Order: sequence, then structure tokens, then C-alpha cells
Amino acid sequence: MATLERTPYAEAAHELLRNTLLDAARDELERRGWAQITMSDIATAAGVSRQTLYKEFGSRDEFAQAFVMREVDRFLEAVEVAVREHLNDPATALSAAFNVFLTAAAEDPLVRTLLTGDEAYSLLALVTTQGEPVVAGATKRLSAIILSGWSTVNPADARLLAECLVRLAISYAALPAGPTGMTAASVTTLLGPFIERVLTEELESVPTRDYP
Amino acid sequence: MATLERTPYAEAAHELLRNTLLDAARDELERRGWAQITMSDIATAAGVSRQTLYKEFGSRDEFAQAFVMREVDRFLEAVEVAVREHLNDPATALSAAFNVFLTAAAEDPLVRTLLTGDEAYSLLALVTTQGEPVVAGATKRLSAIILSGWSTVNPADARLLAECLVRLAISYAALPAGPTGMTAASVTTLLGPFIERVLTEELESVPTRDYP
DNA sequence: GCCTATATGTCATCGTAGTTGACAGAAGAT
DNA sequence: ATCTTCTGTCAACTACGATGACATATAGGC
Repeated sequence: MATLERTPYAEAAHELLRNTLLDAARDELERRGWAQITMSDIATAAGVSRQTLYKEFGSRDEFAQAFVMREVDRFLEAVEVAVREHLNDPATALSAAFNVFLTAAAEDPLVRTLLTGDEAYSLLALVTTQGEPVVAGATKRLSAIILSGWSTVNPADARLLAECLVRLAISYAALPAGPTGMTAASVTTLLGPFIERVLTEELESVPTRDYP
Repeated sequence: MATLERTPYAEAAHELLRNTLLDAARDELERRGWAQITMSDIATAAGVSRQTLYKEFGSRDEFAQAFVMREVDRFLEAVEVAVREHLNDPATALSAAFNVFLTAAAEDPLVRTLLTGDEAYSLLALVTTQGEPVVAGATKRLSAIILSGWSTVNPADARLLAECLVRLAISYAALPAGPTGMTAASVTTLLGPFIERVLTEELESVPTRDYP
């Protein structure tokens, strides 16, 4: 592997700014609900002016979007690790990944406060009614994970599977059902056959067309 | 453990700037010798102007100082880990720590190019003839490690031991002697008795006085 | 209902970190 | 001796972030 190229300072600093703000919000969220947190609080906690916060993320809603998106990304990293540990057995990989996600979501203080608070609107809406960006982003990322693990899979099939899983995951995170082991296993039972077929098809059956 | 407080953005960005520059220098050093690297090269590699580099570290020499100091710190982190693994057996801890240092130094591409190059002057001088800051810094850090591991040790004794070890380490890094296992063992043999005594003394014999 | 917080979003102004181009002096190469 | 290249320093410019003020909206107290 070649020497990985250095991130120029300016770019790294910009990333740092965003992350500092997002992290600050996460900290605050572990104490109070989203509704109780002002933009001022976040900016101050990050050691930055309110104006800078607005310049970086246009509005409170956009900030919430970005925040949720990053949290989702965090989860997907855990999922990716789980998948990589079962590259030889796709069904187990699926089960493991889903399980990892569900247990992580169940334990994550952020998700818990998000769901227990009387604020079913606001942040929760960002992964449901207004959840298009999140679903799209997570789907893209997850299908990339799938394709990188099993390169013979048809991209369209990967995308389909990914979106289905993302939507199921959000649903189960929002409304858990029984012990997590059960639901993960159920999903595997449900989707196992599809996976089997997709892996043996070798790029011939489904036309590689993005659907709108 | 309490929620660890967030580093304000401004401070983090400043650290980032320094680290980006120092890292850039490290990268360059793995290809060419210190003498072949210009301040321009470093600034450019870090994605920053030459002026900023000068504003951050006054001069080429000061930059070299800071660079070496940070490398030393890196080594001390490895040493600290080794020490923590043998808190119950000081002699073994000493041996392990010294061994870790020597093997790390032997493998580190930076140290190797530093010593093999025809540039015995320049960077090398910073840990020998002009090495006062490095020795002082490393001694302070190492004695802190010792004190944190064995709190009954007299601070003055810790400092004495630390400085002795630092100087020995630098010497052996600059001029290795035989297989590393040997020298680490030798050091233990040499200093074991001192350590035994220091640990049983319980703060009574040596006056806690800093010597000039 | 009205009135007063308080929060959001936007503005103009200011300070400062980092950029750019230029320069004198030192050191090396030809 | 001259030409080049690097160091170290300067002043001028730019852009990011800080500050304080403002209009608007939303919530709570009366």
C-alpha cells in the first residue's frame, strides 16, 4: 500500500470544525432533549460563535439533518465491521450485521433519549417522514459495503437489498420488537433466499438499471 | 469517569496545524535526509504557506527541536504501555520498557535514516550535543510515568532514574550494541538493585530536593 | 386575549490567522 | 566570481470566525 496522502490543513481544519460542532451537540443530547438545546448552546459548547455555526450548517433543521446523517454513518461503520467478519457466509453476515445494528441502537444513549423523549417530532422525523436523505445516504453506503464484500452481486440487487435493510433497521430502531436476536434472525430468514439467488445469479438476470 | 470535556475548536485547530506540519516533515524524512528537505517542502506538503510555518515554529532549528521532541514523545507512549503491563514487577517493567524502546528505535524508519545518513550533524545533534531540551522533556515525562506506577517512590529518586535511563536510551539508539535483549537485560542488572532499594525506602532516605 | 421571554435567522463590522509576493543575506554549485 | 537556492523577515491582502445588533417568530405568564 502506498504512503497515504496527507490531508491538507485547510480541509482538515474544516472537518474539525464540523465534527467539533456535531460532537458538542451529541454531548448536549445526552443530558437534555433536542428541543431544550439551543443553537447558542451548541456553538458555545464547541467553543465557536453562533454565527459560525449558522455559516457552516444553514439552519437548525439542516444541522439536525447533518447530525443524524453522521450518527447513521457511525452505525454503518459498526455494521461494516460485522459484515467483514463473515465474508464467507452471507446469511450469517446479514444476521450479524443486523444484530450489531440493533444492539448498538438499543444501547446508544442518543437513540434512547431520542425515542423516549416526548419529542417524537423534531429529530425522529428526520429518519422517518423527512428521512429521504438519511435513507438515501445509508442505502448508498450499505450497498457499497455489500458490493465491496461480494463483488459478483449485481449493483441493482445490492441497492435493493440495502434499501430494504435500511428501512427495516430504522423501523426496528424506532419500534423494537422482542429480543434483538429474534428480529435479526427473522430478517435473515426473510431475505436469505433472495441473497442465495443473487449470489448465484452472477450478473445475468436483473438489468442494471437505477429505478427513480 | 466524568464526561471528558470538549476541546474548543480554536485550540484543536491550532494543534491540528502543528501536527499537520510535523507529520508532513515525517513523511518527507522517510524519503530524503533532513538536509535535503526545505522549509518550503514541509509547508507545501502540509498544505500551508511557508510564512505560516515560520510563524508557528520560529526557525528551521526550532522546528527540528519540536519535531524531535514529538518523536521522543511517541516513543515514551510505547514505553508507558510496556511499564503498565508490569506494575507488579519493577525489574521486569524496566527491562520490558527498555526493550520496547530499543526495538522500536531499531525499526523506526525515521531513526534509521537519521543515523545512516551522512548527516551526523543537524538532526542527530538535537538529541546529543544540543539535546538538553529533549533530555529534560523525556526525563520529566518518564519520571511521571514511574511515579504514577509506583507512588511510594521518592520523586528525586524517580527523576534520577529517569534521567539515567533517558541518557542510556539515547546512547543505545545512537550506537546500538549487540542484540537488543542483551542491553535491556544489562540495564536491568545494573539498575535493579537501585530500584529495589528505592521501592523499599518509602520516602525516607533521600531528601526531596531538585538539583540544579 | 395580550405581553414579555427567549430562540431563530440575518446583517454589518471588526480582529486575526493564514496567503502572497517581495526582499536581503548566507551558503553551495558551476 | 557569479548564479542559484534556501533562510528569515516584511507589508499588503484575503478569508474565516467573533461580536453585537436587529427583525421575526414562538412559547409562557398574566
